[in-house]
Amino acid sequence: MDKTFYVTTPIYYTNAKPHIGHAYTTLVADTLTRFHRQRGVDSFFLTGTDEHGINIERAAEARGVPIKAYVDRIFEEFQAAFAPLGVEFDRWIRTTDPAHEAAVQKLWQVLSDRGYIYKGFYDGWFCGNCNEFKEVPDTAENPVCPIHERPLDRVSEESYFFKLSEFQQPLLDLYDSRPEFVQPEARRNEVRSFVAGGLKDLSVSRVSVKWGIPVPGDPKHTIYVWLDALSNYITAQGWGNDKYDGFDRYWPALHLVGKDILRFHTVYWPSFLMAAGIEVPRTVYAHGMLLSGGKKMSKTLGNVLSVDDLLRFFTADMVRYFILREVSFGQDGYISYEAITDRVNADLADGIGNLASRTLTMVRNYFGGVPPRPSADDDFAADVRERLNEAKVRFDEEFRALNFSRGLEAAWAGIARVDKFITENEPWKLAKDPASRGKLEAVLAVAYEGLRHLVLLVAPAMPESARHIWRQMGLAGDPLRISPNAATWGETIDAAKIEQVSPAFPKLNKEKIMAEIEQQNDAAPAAASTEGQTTQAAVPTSAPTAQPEGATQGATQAAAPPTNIISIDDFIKVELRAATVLEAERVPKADKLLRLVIDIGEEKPRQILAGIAEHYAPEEVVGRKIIVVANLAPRKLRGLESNGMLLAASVGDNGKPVLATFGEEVPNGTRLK
RNA sequence: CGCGGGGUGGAGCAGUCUGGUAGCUCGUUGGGCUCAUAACCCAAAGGUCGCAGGUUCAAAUCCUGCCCCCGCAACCA
Repeated sequence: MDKTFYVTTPIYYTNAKPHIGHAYTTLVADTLTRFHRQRGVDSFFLTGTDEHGINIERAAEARGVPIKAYVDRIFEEFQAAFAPLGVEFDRWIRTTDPAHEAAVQKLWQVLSDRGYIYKGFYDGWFCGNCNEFKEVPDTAENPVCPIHERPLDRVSEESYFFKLSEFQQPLLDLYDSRPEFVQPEARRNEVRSFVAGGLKDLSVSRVSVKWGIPVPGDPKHTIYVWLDALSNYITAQGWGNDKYDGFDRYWPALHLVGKDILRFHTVYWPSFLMAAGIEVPRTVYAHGMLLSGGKKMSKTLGNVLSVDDLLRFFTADMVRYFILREVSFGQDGYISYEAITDRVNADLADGIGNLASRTLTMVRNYFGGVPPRPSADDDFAADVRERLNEAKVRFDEEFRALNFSRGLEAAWAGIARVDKFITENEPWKLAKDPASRGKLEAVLAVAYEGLRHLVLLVAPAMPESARHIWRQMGLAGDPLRISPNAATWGETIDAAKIEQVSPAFPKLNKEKIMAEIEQQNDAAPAAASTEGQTTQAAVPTSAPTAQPEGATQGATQAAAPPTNIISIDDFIKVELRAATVLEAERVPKADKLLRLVIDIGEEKPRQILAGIAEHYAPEEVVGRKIIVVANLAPRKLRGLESNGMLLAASVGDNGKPVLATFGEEVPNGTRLK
């Protein structure tokens, strides 16, 4: 077993409320830390916030707040959000921490000194309005900015590059020689094939970004946010600075990340480290995503669960247990109020909660609350002891392998065994016969002792409830400080009299919860954040920023009073005309696109493209009378030119298009006004 | 041929790497018990393991081909 344990979460980058997706990684890291610490391992749990980058710069600007004040607020919100989940991290690193900033510059210097950084030119498509480069597919001929819908310029910008291309072979060797480096296996294969496909040098500075860490000796360049953000894992342990320490003690770490940021952690990060001569992480484990909203995730539905919402109905331990038990860690899993309720009732209320109730009630009623002690070798309890031992062994194995679901399953097998033991021995009958007093005591001693071990086992996952039950059992000390593996059967314990017994997990009323949620949804429609669920540590500044949707998208439906009134002059600029569809066909390799040839009253038919292919078959629209915006600037889509836009209603949550048309005959080319 | 994940009793999943009685939770049905949070215990019903070939004494598991679903990407002037 390792002497130390160091786990990290991504550092969070967002301007929305922390949702359950963020909390997922954090909860797991917290549980793992508690698990190791309980077993006496010197453990460290790091999390934090990424506070640099163009998007933050803009968000602050949009709100008219100084950037520093803005990131301070985010930082506080995030910290505050995790506390109610029982998360106890050891350090919260901020990338605006001067110690981190200085250390990142030092890392840069090391990379530069070792010859892995050179100056060159970054060629890319640039939007003048955004003032940033956009990621554009190679096939696009005349790309436009997704935000401003203006053509992008081909711009060459001075930039520093990291020699990522030199690390193709070292990375492949790393994956092959240390299969545990990337987990689960499916992710390892994914990354491996990506790297095997070749690596290009990586642009690691931007002149267009100001809010970040300046390149040493060339301050008009700002260090690439990912290089900045990833470094937190070592700077927070004092690499390159004196503010923190622990690097020698804890590094290398176990990085828990969402599968969406796999590449950054398994390609870029180890390359940076190898280049700098620093040991690479122990393991990068990419977990799945939590999907919410009934059966299928829909980003447009605003169905993302916030931590606040969940905690209105469930305790932190319930949420923790559900996530660990229900979801296979490496895979995507569904989360819903209904599923949590079912799981909590079955496993917590009826399971461990009920076992505690029945055991403690009997101890109180039959023995005045003084817990009887078992002998270490009762024959009639041998099987129980054995099963509980098995549970412990399996639990440990599975948790170490990050198979939390199976680990908990093992613990619950132990609970079922004790339940069965009680039923088989019928202590309530023994209690009626004074002659069976000795047997009764022995039976309850086994039940109580079994419960004690099980509570210890379950404590890292449900710290608060474990302590609650522990106290009710009259036990001294903190269950999170006592290793289940060190606890022996029948050992002398420090136990007080059991006073009152109250359920650790009251049974949840599913109907009531569902009704309340209905109500809540009706009361506050669509206003909820629709942020996608990413657990990104940062967003590369070159990526298209689809940010603004979060705040506005859901609200568009809600028949709000018009805020953007236009004049008749504006409207008259729009040239709407009647037309007839002459031909229609699907555009190859495009799911949504239909190519239409229409008669709009001109000499020659026009070609337009419309995104309706998912709902209209080509033959369905041929011959139909439609309404077209005739004076829209032409645009190429998938290599085909579109000269106009057809009008359609956008119906329902998924925006199903319904073509606009006329109730009476109208000649082609007729203007609408 | 863009990338990836998946198809196992009514629902949700494990098992597939390392072939050998198909397992778990919920649900359903019947029974037991009454200490406990209408809980717990026992039993039963229910599965062509997407389809078709192949390898093998033996295939959910290995090989080949195909079908379907879901993400991502692309794409809605």
